[in-house]
This record gives sequence, structure tokens and C-alpha cells, in this order.
Amino acid sequence: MGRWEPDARDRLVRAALDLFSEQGYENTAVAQIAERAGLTKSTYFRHFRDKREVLFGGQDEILELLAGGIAGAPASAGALVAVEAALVAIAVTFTEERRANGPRRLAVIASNDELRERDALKMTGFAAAMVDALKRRGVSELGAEVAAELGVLALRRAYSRWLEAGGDFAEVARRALEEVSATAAALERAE
Amino acid sequence: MGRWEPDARDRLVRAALDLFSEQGYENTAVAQIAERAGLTKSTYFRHFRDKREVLFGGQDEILELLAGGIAGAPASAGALVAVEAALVAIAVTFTEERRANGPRRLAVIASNDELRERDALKMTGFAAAMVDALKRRGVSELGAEVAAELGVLALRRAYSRWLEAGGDFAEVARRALEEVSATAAALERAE
DNA sequence: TCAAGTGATGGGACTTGGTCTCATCAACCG
DNA sequence: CGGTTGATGAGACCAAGTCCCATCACTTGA
Repeated sequence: MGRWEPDARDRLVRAALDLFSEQGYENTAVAQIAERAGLTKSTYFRHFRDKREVLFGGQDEILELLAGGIAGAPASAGALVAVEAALVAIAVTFTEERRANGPRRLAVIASNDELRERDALKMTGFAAAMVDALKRRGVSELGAEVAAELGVLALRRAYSRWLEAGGDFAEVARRALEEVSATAAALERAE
Repeated sequence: MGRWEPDARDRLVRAALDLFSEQGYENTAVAQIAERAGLTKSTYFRHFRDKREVLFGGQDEILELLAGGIAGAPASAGALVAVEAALVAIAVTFTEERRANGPRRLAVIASNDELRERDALKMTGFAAAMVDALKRRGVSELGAEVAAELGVLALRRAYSRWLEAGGDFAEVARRALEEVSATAAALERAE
């Protein structure tokens, strides 16, 4: 396999996921990932900033979609409705290919602390993007933080359910947010 | 400074915080931290599992206190009241010394992605500990997750306020949780 | 047709985080 | 006083990540 084979980045992602699944994250060297993809370590680090990032690609796009979903919600919408719009907006990124690799990817992440750290930071990033967009709509700092945290919780639950059962992600996310916010409201009365 | 000087761990923490503040986290090598503490790299890694952890010591104790606070709450208490008990339970760890170093520590963490990752994972750990303890009380999975996330949000806000204004952490945390949960309840009506 | 330019890649030196093993030394103990 | 224990020092070693420069495929313009 010579130079200029297309889709170097995709090949790296597939090679990494395969190797991590086969032999574990810690037992896989970056050079090995690159080799399986027909590339070298140098090229790997041109595409991904570190060993972890190969499992978390495309999340910048999600940040933009979340912010855009909130900004584009009707002016009359409250914070939670805007968060719902954000979750619906990212549905386009939940493709069949992503669903096919989802379980393996989740298993790898769960197996390693470094990867769970990266995942936690990504979720923090999602929340921060929503907080920022909500505040631009005039939502209070606290209101934005609460709504965003509930949104991230709903997103996590929706993702896990979508991996299991499939279907339209937007619909799954809507139901998850509904559940989460209803639960949050019910917590109040239960003292 | 020979062997057997006491408080090796504390010396490492202080040296690390000083060096990180003076010259930045990335520009500081573990060997340099150890040297300033009168120790070697080997000894550093006996006390902390990696370069980051020196900034996050004592959080295992917090996990136990959180779980214990929830387990020890009155049987009649709802999920949010149990979470309040958890936040009150960790107040003993918020000492004056910790408050003195808090701002520098936060500044260092904010300056670096690796450290923000570790921080995010620690918060996830707090939430997981509370979810676990809440479920043992019979709270539903979803109810536990929502209550725990709101609890972590309140904890973050309380910490930041306590660093600024001081006072009894338990009281600050109680007020923060009150605000957060009231805001969560108010979100529902605002559609 | 060919020479210059461009962008992705290869290759290797280098630093540092982190692991591992073994030697060393201080304190404690019988 | 000799043996044990526990923390430390010392150094080899590997992999992650950075950096610099050479190389090659392809494009462009004369």
C-alpha cells in the first residue's frame, strides 16, 4: 500500500478500533495502529493529537450542532425546549455506521481510565457549549447550567438506548429528555 | 535534605503546585517536582500514579464521605435530601489550608486540558458514587442519576463560592443545592 | 513537455511520562 | 547486635508525543 491511498483518517480509526478490541487499549502502540493502516506514527499524529483522540473524532461538529440547535429554537422556547432542539440537531451525526461501531467503541472506552477521562471531558464540552448558547438567549447562568446538565444526561441515555434499539435518534433523544426533566420535576415533591 | 524527612507526600504536593504556578504545567517535569521536594522521580511515582494526580489527592476520601452521607440520611428522606446530606458530609474535608491553595490549584487545572480531563473524571466519580448510594436506598436509576448530577452541579458552585467568600462549607453547599433544585423545578414551567 | 510548487507522508532524533528491578539506608525489634 | 521492614535512590527501559527535514505524488503554468 503506497502513498496517496485515500481516507487515511478513516483507515486509522478502523485500525485503532480493531486493535483496541482485539488486544486492549494499553497493549496497542500508536505505531501499530499506523502500521495496520499502512501509515507511520508521524502521520498518525498529524491526524489525531494523541492516542485517545482516534476514538473521539467528529465531536467538534457536534459542538456546533448543539449550539446551532439552541440558537435556532423559537424565541418563545424555554431552556429545556431549546435543549431539546439541540439534541434533535445532532441526530444527523448518528449514522448507521456509527451505530455499528458504537458498542465496540463503548466497551473500549469503559475499559480504560484515560479514555473515560477523555469521554468525561467531551461531555463537559457538550454541556459548556449548551450553557453558552443558552446564555446568549437570555437564560440565567444557573438556569443554563441546570438545563445543560439535564441535556447531557438525556443525551447519554439516548445514545445508549439508540445503540441497543436503533430507530430515529431524534425521537429517542426527545423521549429521553422528557423522562429526565419529568424526573427532575418529581424530585422536588418527594421530600 | 536526607532520607526520612517526614511528609514526603505533602512536600511533593506543595512543590508541584508552586512549580505549576510559576512556570506552567507543561513546562514542569516530574523529575523537577521531585527534586524541589528533595526526592527523586521514583519516589514521586510511589506517591502518585501520574503527573496529574498530585493535584487531585484525597478524593477517595470524598467518595466515601459522599456515599456515607447518603447512606446515613433518614429513611424518610427523598433523593435530594440524601444528596444534601452527602454534600454536608464532605464539608470536613474543606479545610482552611485547602481554601488557601484552592485558587492557584483551580488556575492550574483550567490552564491545561489533561488536568481538566482528570477533573471531569473526578466529578463523574462523585456522581457515580452518589448514584450507587442512592440506588441502595431504593431510588430509581433515573432518579438517582438526576439527583446526583444536580448534586455535582451544586457541589461545583458551592466550591467556587466557598473559595471566594469562605464560611462554613456545609452551609454554602446547602444553599447551592437549594438554588439548583429550585431552578430545576422552575425549568419545567417555563415553556 | 517539463520545471516549479504544494501538500501529505516517511523517517529518525529527541524529550518526557511512566514502569520495573535491584541496591541502599534508616528505624524498629528481639 | 543482627535481622527485618519500609521507604528511598539509581538506572535501564518502553511508549507517547514533538520536531525537523527529506521524499514522493500530484498540480499548475509556461
